[in-house]
Amino acid sequence: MDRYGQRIDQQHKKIGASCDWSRLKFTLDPEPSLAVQTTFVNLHKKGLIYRGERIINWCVRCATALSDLEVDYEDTSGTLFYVNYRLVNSNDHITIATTRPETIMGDTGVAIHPNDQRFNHLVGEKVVLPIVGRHIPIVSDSAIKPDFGTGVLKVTPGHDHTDFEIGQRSNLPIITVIDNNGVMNKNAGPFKGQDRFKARGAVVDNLRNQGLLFKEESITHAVGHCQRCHTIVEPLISKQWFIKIKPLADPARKSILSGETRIVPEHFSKVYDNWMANIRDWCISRQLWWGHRIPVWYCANCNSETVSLDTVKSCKTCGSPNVFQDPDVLDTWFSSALWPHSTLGWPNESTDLDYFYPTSVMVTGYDILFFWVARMMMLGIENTGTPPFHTIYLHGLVKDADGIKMSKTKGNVLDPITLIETYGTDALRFALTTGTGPGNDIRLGESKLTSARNFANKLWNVSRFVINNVTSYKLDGQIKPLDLNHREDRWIRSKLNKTIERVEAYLDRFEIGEAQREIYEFIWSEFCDWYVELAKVRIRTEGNLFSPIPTLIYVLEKTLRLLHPFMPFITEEIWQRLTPHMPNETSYPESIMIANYPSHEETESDANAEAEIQQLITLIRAIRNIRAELKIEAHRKLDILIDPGNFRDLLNEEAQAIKSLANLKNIELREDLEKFRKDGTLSLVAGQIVAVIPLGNVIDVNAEKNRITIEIGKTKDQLQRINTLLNKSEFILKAPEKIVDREKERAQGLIDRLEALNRILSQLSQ
RNA sequence: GGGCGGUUAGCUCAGAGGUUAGAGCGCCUCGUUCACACCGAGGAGGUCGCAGGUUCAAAUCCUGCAUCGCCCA
Repeated sequence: MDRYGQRIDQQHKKIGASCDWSRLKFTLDPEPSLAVQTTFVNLHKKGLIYRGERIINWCVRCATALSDLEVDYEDTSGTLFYVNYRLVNSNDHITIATTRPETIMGDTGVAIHPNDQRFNHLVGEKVVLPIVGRHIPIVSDSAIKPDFGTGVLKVTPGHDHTDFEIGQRSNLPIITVIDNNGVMNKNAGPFKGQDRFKARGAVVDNLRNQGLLFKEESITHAVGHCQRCHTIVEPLISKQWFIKIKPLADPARKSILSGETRIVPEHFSKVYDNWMANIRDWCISRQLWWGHRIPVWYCANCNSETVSLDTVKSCKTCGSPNVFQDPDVLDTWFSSALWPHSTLGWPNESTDLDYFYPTSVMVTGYDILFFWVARMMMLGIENTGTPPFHTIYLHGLVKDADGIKMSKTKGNVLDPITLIETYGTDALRFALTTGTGPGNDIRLGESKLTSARNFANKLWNVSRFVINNVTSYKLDGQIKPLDLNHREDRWIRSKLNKTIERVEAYLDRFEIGEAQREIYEFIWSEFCDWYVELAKVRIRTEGNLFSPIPTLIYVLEKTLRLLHPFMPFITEEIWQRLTPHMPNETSYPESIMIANYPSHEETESDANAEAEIQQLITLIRAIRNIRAELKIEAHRKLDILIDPGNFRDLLNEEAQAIKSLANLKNIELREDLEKFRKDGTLSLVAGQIVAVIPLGNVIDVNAEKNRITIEIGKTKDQLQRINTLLNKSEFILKAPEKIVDREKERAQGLIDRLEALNRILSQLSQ
């Protein structure tokens, strides 16, 4: 056990779980053990733990009781046998249907639904039980489904949960015919000593020979299997310890209903409530060799029992030293249920308990909701008066690339350690949180892992670029991060600020995948693709007054902190190399783990810079697009004539950037573009900027007129769609002002564009 | 039988009343420019499962149906 425990700890460490390892606890350590014993004794004192003969799920292979949750129901094909039971007081008979004829010898009644017109006149009569000849009563019970089989159920309280309950209601005796090993016992008469499944065939043969077998029918029904060994579970009467669950479940249920504790995603609240409302008493004793011993001692002399926190040396009733402890152990979920408070020192008073309890967010897979979360809620409230956490975050299960649940038998298990060795921890973590919302399963496959690894590689390389530039320009310690006069710098800081704002919002809602995607997009599509490319131009320009380097490191440093929870190792590694170069007046903690998480600040936002750079990007893209469309060779640099309109400063100051990123030789700003529209030139409208590109004989006037006409058509279509909307009085009247304004703005943009395109067309036609 | 989800691009999934519905992978064209080919530039690809309804406006809300999956009995 220790070995498995350590292996799990190692996996946690390897995947970067940020835990306080000094508080590592094991369930059998003295403190959690004391909590277990104390809880048992307290609940017993309150009458909420009792020992009783009840029907339980028994695994004949593991030789232990199982809780309802440890039984997996699987649809299995079987046979429904129809058997005639003779009535005692007439020559007539009644036909029952059963999938388990081997339990006939344990029948103590026959039941029908009280409203079933066909049979309810027979209630109170008796039938003769085949094989053993016992006379058993016909009772009525509303648990019977009239449309299943014949509508008549044989009642075997000793080997079926429903039958047990029917038996309790009608006071039927209990007869056990199968023993703990799954073998028929002496009550099974002629079948004694046979295995339960062999006996089934033998019983059927016997009935057939007597002419009592009316018919057989194939059926698919749910059969319970032992979760750990897959053996078919045998419901058996057994003396076990139980928790009377209702008094614990009610407050735990209320806590979710009232919103005191919140489940994310919300729809699991209904699942939880449904389960809590229908919960049955919890069988907590197990006949296993490992676990917390039940703190109860029996006296061999007077048979009395002593429940005690301390080891009992003599019987409290008769004083006899001849006492022995209950040999059973407790269900492991019993001690797990106490985890949030037992690990903090409960039942003793402790500063840890005061400080950390109740805890905040419970993070686990939705398959653990009943096993663990529900039980932590019940026993947390019972022992401390307070639910153990305010939020339960349920994530999905990791499936393989085909969406199949991983299992050893299917051989589709991906070992995290192997994946870490192949792709790296950060890539694995990133892949696991890519593209998934709370509670949704995640498919883990090669493509996701590869793309995560590529992202890590991208980040590593861009960081290398930034750090190399800082060192080669000998800027260490001299950088003043507030020296931000360049619009590119203001732009990227504004974009980063927006990213942070969105990440904050997503994380508040536990939308981890979405938060991650925002950061990914910022780093790759904004920082790398545009800011760094623009920065390169400035770095290479001699005597540039405004170096981008302070902003490069400022933005990278902040972005690393933003990304750190998702990719802890690579961000730490880069951060350690970056921070020594930061401005002297700033100071950072020794690890990014304990550095502040970024939060958005209104002062970082710059709408003007955003609009200007957006226009710049639109222009560069339009030029690149034309180049690709016309298949202009990569090395051929073009010239461009631009009508600057309101963007003269932008175009002047960014001329070098435009040339570099759009692969241009010369940019000329002039307002008389119409003079240049002729054979061999191409016009474009990019945002609010109009330009002309001379291309020589690649293109003629007709082709160009054609191209512009198509553009006009597209623009008109879009404009028309918006105009229909704006012309509807109901829209203007009922839609929010913000939406109406936005549509008007869009329409104006399209009108401007249309006007520009029309002017170009008419000039081409002159 | 009861309950809860899913159905959106070739694949895996985001989007949960308001621009022309997005991303990753895959696909097509081009690229050996000094962070990165684990890369860069450009592009193709969707009547948002079906049918009704509510609304100025629906992938998004409501009802029904189909279909796949999960949980509980």
